[in-house]
Amino acid sequence: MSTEPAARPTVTAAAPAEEQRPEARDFIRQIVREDLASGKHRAIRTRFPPEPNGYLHIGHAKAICLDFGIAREFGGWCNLRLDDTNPGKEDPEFVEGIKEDVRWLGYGWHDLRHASDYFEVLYRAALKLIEDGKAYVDDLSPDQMREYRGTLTEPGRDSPYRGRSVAENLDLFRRMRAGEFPDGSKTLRAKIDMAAGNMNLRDPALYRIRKVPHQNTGDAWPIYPMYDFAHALSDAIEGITHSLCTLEFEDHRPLYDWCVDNVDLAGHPELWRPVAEAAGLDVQPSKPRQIEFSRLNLSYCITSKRKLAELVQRGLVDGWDDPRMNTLRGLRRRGFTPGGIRLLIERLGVSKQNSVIDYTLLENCIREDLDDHAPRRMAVLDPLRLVIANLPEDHEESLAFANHPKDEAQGARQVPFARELWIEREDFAEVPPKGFKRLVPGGEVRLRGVGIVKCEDVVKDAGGRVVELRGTLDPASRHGMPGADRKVKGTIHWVSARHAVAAEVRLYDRLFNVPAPDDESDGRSWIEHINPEAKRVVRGWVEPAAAQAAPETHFQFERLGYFVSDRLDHRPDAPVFNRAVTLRDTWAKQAGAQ
RNA sequence: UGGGAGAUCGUCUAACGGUAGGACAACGGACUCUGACUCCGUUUAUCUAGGUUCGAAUCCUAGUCUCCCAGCCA
Repeated sequence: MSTEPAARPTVTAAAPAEEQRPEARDFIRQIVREDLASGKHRAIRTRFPPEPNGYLHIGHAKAICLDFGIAREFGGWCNLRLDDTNPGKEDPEFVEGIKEDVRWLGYGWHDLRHASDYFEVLYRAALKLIEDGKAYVDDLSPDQMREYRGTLTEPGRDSPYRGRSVAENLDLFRRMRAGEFPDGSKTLRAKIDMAAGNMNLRDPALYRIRKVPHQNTGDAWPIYPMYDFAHALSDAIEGITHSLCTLEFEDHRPLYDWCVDNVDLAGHPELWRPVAEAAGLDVQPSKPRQIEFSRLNLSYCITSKRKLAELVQRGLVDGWDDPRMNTLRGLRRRGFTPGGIRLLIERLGVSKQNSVIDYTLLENCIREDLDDHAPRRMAVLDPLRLVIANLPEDHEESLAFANHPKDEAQGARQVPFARELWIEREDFAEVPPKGFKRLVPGGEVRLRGVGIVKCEDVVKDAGGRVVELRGTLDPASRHGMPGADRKVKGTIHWVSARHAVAAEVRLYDRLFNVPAPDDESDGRSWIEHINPEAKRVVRGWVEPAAAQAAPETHFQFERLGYFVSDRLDHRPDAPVFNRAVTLRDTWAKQAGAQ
């Protein structure tokens, strides 16, 4: 596939064995395809460059799937690079989390790098820019610098320090590196154009003084490179061919190119060769092309690291991996699957249009993936006792159930059945609404995998609440009997009261009750839109085969939804299940519309 | 007249001067020992106004609307 020429699909003849899934043809893949076809690149190289200052969220999934996915599709590779240029804000805890999340999503990196691996190269590159008269040391304070920068509509003014000699700049920058100056007292700036319409070109800072220990380099550096400088050069150092990023970096591209072109690593091996040799890194500098795409926005979600962190810090959720969080680890714990998330990204496509994806699209992708792969089990979340009166008190049998209705390869399991069952309270109605297909007084319904039961009696407590149903099972309708084919309107699920295992079931819903929690135009803060019902914990009953599952096992609880045994709290003797998503429920929709 | 980007079914997304297509959603139906899944069918779109052209979503002109940029954050 990787050598496929960029030829248009000119073949109009009946193509034999039509590809199952049409090849993705978004604008980025078109560029990649053309670059490969034209020989501009022999192989493509990408990178995923998160800053380790938080955990990855659903928005990052798009970047990950694109960076790693495209590299994989075209037979290239993708590096995972931690963009650790701002010590103090970053934390090794997040580095481990990011690695874990990327792997979980199904991707592996060619090399694991840190921007800090290149600090020495970056420093030499800065020296070169100074020597070339393209960078200078500035003494302006942050406030002054802002003042000199001008505004969106007015040009900026040159800093009074802009004209320093190369020798003076060199001396000053070396002393910055030596730690002679206090934090914030000086910066190294690119000398570009203070009147540029693009604010990024008004002599952007390249280095700042920050005497803060760094998680990788300790206190080796009192100065740290800025994003634009570090990122562009890191890409070039790693030989990246296509540097994919989101839209807001579009107007950084001229600066990105400026850094790559003016440093010219390929033409100046002295900048990196000694460093590469000392570190044992194979470096072949490239001229990377930055391509921007629109980020993934999901309704009912926030994808701001700051806000996600705030939820955790204020205890509004139970941690970064709370199933209500749209962090990747939150979604994972919730029971969402990598395949479902990848499917979502595939469905979205790639473009440069700002967009907001319906949260239901994510849910449907999860359902689609889980429907194929999750074994079925039975569980009752809101139990109502059903006694089968025509069965002996001690009746007990074990029934074989297929684990998946369409996939025999998933095998079968035994489900215990006895005289007293739990059924779902909402599967019985004394006065059924129109169209109700479940149990009613005197009515019949099929007990999944058992046979047809008729409701003979409704037992109530003093308050008039239904506490028990008594019914009879039609022996001729038992599973496997000739009468089993008899049609009844509905089928309901059940568990044997005696055999079922009590389970903590955590029912999750959307964390926010408005589609755009970030939108504060109505004067209400995003915090006020938190859905207090997003987590409900109930005690339910699950069949033994569900209880016995290992942590993080996905199931469909029939007629209820997709659940996962909690990866941290679940134990076979004290099962804990999280609801990832309900089943699509046309009845609830219909009943709700009435 | 600051710079940059973007406007196509409800939502995403295709088209590269030549039949506005797909996915998801919605709606209707079939099937069903999960009101699930699956299957079939239906509805809905080129920001506006001019122009070029045999032919315009696509090219030109003028507007309109939306998003991003004034960190020593990334």
